[in-house]
Amino acid sequence: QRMPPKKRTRGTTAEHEEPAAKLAKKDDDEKDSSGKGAKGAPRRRGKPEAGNSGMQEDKGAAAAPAGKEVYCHWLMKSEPESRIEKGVDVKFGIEDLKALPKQTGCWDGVRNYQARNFMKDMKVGHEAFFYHSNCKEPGIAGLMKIVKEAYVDHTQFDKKDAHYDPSSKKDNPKWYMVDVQFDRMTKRFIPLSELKKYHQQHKSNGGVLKGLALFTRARLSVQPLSKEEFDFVLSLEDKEPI
DNA sequence: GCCAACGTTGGC
DNA sequence: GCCAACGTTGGC
Repeated sequence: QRMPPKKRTRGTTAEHEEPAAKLAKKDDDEKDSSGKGAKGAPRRRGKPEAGNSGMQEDKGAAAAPAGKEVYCHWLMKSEPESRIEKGVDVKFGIEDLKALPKQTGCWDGVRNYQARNFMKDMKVGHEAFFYHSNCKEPGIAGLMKIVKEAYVDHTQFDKKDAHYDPSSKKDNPKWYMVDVQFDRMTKRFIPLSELKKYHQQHKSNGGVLKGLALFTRARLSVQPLSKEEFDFVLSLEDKEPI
């Protein structure tokens, strides 16, 4: 089941705000409600999902409205080891995704506005790293693809769910999820410790990973990578571990 | 299991 | 709107 719970917020909200990708900025967003609001939990989980397959596409969207950057690469965290939260085991590792029908699941349980907004920016076909967190060996285990764009996370209305959010109303849902499909394992597990070494190094020499969100926004469970960051990280699978 | 970092809550 | 207290994330 799921993961982090947390919840509570205040009331209402406005809604969907936009997706946004902000990035460099930080903040997040949401305008939701009144001011405060968000909760915080991130993470995810997955499960089969029913529908799907969607394909929506974006249309021209792309045009970058000046100002906001558009990302096509992501890193999503999930816990591969059992941990009971509100009576439910939140374990969901890459092997669990792989075991689902069509190797596809919904990334529910995200209860952080910024992470949610990043999910709303995701388009079908985008690639994401499956990151194992809060476990013996944290790091990137594999790759997955976005196969369905953001839609209402039903677990926010489920009292039995670890991420139930009593403040969210059916007619104005706060939380969204995407469907992801297992793509492949990385050729080798890329440990956080190794990424950290590159990050340190790059902070000194201006390398690609100097601003990697994994280190600059450590608690964000859904985070964007630039194409350069994504390619660099992926290239590590063909190199010797440092 | 500890605990630093940081996001959220809620009084004022 | 500020900010102290509190709760969560997630590495170690």
